[in-house]
Amino acid sequence: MWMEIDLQSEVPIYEQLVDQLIEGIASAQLRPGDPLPSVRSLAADLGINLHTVNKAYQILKQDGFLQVHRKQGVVVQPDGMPGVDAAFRAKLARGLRTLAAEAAVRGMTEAEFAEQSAAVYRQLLTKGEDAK
Amino acid sequence: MWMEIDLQSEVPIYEQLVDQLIEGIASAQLRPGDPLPSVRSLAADLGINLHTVNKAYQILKQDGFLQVHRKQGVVVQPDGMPGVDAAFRAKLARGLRTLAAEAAVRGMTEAEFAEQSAAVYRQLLTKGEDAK
DNA sequence: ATATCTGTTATATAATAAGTATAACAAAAG
DNA sequence: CTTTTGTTATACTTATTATATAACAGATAT
Repeated sequence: MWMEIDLQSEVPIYEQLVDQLIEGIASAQLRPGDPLPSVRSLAADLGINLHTVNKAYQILKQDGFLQVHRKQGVVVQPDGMPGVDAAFRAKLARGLRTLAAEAAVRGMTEAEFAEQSAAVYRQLLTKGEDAK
Repeated sequence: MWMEIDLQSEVPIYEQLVDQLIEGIASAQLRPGDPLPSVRSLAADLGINLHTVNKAYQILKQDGFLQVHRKQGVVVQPDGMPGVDAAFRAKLARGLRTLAAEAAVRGMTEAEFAEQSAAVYRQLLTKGEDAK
């Protein structure tokens, strides 16, 4: 598979998986209805434990990004992705505040910060331009 | 002091301290040269351990946001804040990518995401408008 | 039917991180 | 010379992360 895990990172493996899968959906490398590898095969593929993969799948299922069919395996949500709710607004504001604060202290202007945000968003989408 | 800690939060206490102190500097509630409470008094004030406060101070000292004078205590960096270096650019890009990906999946446009980033930045600075 | 593959659940264990509790040290200030 | 500072060291508890096995129930194909 196209995923990569950094075992030396300070960010937990299951969290790396969650992030990469969401980025995969955002960049259209993963489309609604696309099947995901089974917890066992992906775990074996990455050289990690079954439960670590399962934890990531559970979180994404809980948030509505994935669906689970018995035996069919895990599938990218085909019935519409979850929208921008209050919980996400709070999470987004919290994350942006931390980043914006340090950026401001380091001398980055509001315009620069906003442009950097836009640039990252843009680059994310164009990464999956040639998704099959 | 003006700091507040959420003991029920999933984010470590020392990390909450780091974030809030940086936000304090960004909003000019903390100005260069301003003295910070001693590790013991702040710990007692928040009802936490001395070492938890010290860990936060150490991180901020390491990054150049604080200075330490023996006996004078901890002081907000008076000799110019650290600038935008490669390490911060990477940290910023990483953090923004995670947030942008979920925002995109949830249907937020690039313009909306950028505007939200600007809004958070703006609100951060205006929070300390009446800093003494 | 009967293996096989799926997610799921249940334990148990090890490794690491976070937080606390004490104690002590050296430097600076009163 | 006592006090307060950051700093260092040690020990302990708790929670999180990750792994290791095992087993179960539903779905699929042989």
